[in-house]
Amino acid sequence: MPRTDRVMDLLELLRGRGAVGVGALADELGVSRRTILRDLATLRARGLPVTGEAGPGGGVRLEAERGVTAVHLALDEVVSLWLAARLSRAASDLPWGDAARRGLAKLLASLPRERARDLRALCRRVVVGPPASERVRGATGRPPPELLSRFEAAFLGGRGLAFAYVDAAGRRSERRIEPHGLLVQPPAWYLLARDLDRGEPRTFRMDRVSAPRLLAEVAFRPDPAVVAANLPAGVDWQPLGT
Amino acid sequence: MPRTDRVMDLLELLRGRGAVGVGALADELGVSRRTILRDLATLRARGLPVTGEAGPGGGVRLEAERGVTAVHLALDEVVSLWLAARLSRAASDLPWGDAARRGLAKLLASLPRERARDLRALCRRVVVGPPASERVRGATGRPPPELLSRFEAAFLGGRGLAFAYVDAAGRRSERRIEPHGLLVQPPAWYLLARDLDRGEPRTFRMDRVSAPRLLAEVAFRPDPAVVAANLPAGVDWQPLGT
DNA sequence: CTGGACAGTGACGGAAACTGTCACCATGCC
DNA sequence: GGCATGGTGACAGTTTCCGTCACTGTCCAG
Repeated sequence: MPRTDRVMDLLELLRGRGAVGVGALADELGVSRRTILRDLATLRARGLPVTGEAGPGGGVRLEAERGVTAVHLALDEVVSLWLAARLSRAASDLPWGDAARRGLAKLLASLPRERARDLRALCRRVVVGPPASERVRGATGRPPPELLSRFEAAFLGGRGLAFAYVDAAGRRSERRIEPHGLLVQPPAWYLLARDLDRGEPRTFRMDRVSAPRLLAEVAFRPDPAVVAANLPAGVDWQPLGT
Repeated sequence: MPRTDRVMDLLELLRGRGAVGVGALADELGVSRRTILRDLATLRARGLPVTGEAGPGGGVRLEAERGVTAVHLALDEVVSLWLAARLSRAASDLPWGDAARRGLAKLLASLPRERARDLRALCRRVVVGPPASERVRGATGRPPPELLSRFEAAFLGGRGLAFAYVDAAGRRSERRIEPHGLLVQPPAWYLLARDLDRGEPRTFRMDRVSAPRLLAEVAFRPDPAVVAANLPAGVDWQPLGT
């Protein structure tokens, strides 16, 4: 992970957490103790009130911050949490995951109304399948974040999306699509779409997509039927959203 | 200037300023236009709503941060979400649950400082076991909410707890305990405690507890050793909190 | 409908920053 | 004293980063 990302993650970890050991942070971020200390120095240099205490029970902490900073949740974070809650519910057949769902509901309720509405609209078009039985080759488990945010913008704005795609055989092609939904089948994410050039439903594995861009000139209305048409029959697919 | 600092500066510049030209940002930060574009890509990849408009009068801007500001989460909600994130991470061996974990970290970051501290202190005394192999008879999967909040108050305030208990054989008794921790073994939750009358560690299934009340006159210091003493040996128990 | 202003992308080689390791000091608690 | 923890300095190998350049796409004005 690039240093910049790590330092920003570190800041988020420190926010709202009390004293944490440098070693724990190092493990959590997958980097050496020394590096964490350097990162902390960077934050201090920016004027953030990071203090440390030596001795057993010590640790570093972020003192009270001036001002209120809003936390921005990305689409994949919401989807993953939601999914996690459901997984854990399924895992132990009883109403175990209910508390997790309640927590999420509160989370959604705390968002500004528009953002919550958007997220709900998105989640209604997210379909969750059973984890892939075979290991999906090369799937990383997280779709490229900027592709997700493009998808978000395209879906919510009702605009087309264009991107470069490399299929399973390694052939590169340029695609123009209407994005109608997402399929999450751990560890891979798929785009459920209508191919504008071929005029038929298509599924694209998100980690094979690159250079996505909005097609301002293409307008469409998201259609659940396209999502359904992209799903193979006979499998227990479930919609994520309510 | 190191990239990390520049990116954080850039974010601060974008906050509280409307549309700015990439060229202007480049001058301001003493770096090339291309580099600014890369930095913007980094911010987008973190899920920040950075948008750009082409044409004269265009520029990039940070959309109003539509984020979480404050949520009140109950202990079981946090525990469940945390657990869910971990489960889903374990379920599909690779970084799948990372997004969930990040989301959760942000969520915790949005909590008021004291509440977050308390929740962390509590989570450090929550132990997660493997799901019960046999169906636990009558366990509902969620402990009585008012018992949880009493537990919270008692643990954080270092006070004793009294309640009525019905054991597996159906015998009713009145108990006075020091609450030292929780054991979560889906679908059941257990109280890990020291029994004040018997003077030894005891485990109580939470759905068999009723009429809990604080014992203002009993003060104690939460002790990890009592938690450990309540766990059967040879099982893979894991602490929830870090 | 043309030119210009501006966002955004891809590629590449030299330069700079970053990282892990190791040794060591300081501090607080038992 | 012994131990756990935060904090610093130095160094070499490696990774990342950066400016440059060429190009595409979009929007607006004239």
